[in-house]
Amino acid sequence: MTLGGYLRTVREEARQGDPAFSLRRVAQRVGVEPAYLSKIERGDVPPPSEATIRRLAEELREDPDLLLAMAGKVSRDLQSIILVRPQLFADLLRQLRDAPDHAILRLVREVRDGDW
Amino acid sequence: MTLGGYLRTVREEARQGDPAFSLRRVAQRVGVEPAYLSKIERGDVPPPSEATIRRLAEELREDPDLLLAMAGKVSRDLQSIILVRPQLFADLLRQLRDAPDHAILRLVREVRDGDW
DNA sequence: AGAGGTGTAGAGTATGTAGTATATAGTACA
DNA sequence: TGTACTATATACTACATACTCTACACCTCT
Repeated sequence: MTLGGYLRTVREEARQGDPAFSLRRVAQRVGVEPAYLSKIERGDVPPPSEATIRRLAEELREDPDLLLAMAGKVSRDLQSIILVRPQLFADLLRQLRDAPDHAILRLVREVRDGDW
Repeated sequence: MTLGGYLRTVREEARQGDPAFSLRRVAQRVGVEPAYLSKIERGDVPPPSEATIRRLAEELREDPDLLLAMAGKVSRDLQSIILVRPQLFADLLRQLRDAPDHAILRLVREVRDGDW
């Protein structure tokens, strides 16, 4: 799924119950020109900036990390985490590249209940 | 440490034993203009592209992930890994932000000897 | 002294990013 | 029928990124 197509379906869906989710009104709340949002939704332009994607996510109650991923971007805050210990996290991520979802999920839990 | 300063000290050091590590000759092997490398080393310009940093790392036998981090960049291949499962990795990284080094290292080992 | 090496200053350029502005065209409805 | 909304096409702009090109000044060896 592309970011644009996804945004359009989500917005159109929200619009069924609330006319405040027209392209123009969402664009206004998000702080961009309607013409620009139109192009984003149709994939007529490359994905917008991280900041704009975040505002769209908030407006449409979607997960920012997911929308950013559709745009091919990794959240800047995640990057900061990596940048503090680049080699350590590089190793970890490369190890986990082919791991199954449940293995990663297990790690998340393990760390949450961490006993280091 | 800034990327530029680090590159300069590493290169100057290498040069003690080998005149092939003059700024001009390294620049030529790396494929950039000497003037540009000079500016990089003195921090006169923002850090170069990921590709150029990688070639510098190879030329100077340094860890690309470390040099990229000094440049404030996360390797594109690590980003791709995250982008496949953005929410899962977002959770994991945020959990690990304040974890001590040895905890992460333990995870790396644990996953390497993985028994999922 | 001049030939070949060193690094650096200053200006210029090509491409990409992230949008705005304006005009146009369709639809609903009172 | 007009006005009020809807979306979209086209053109343009500002700024950042990632460099190159040319010229210069210094050192040092023969």
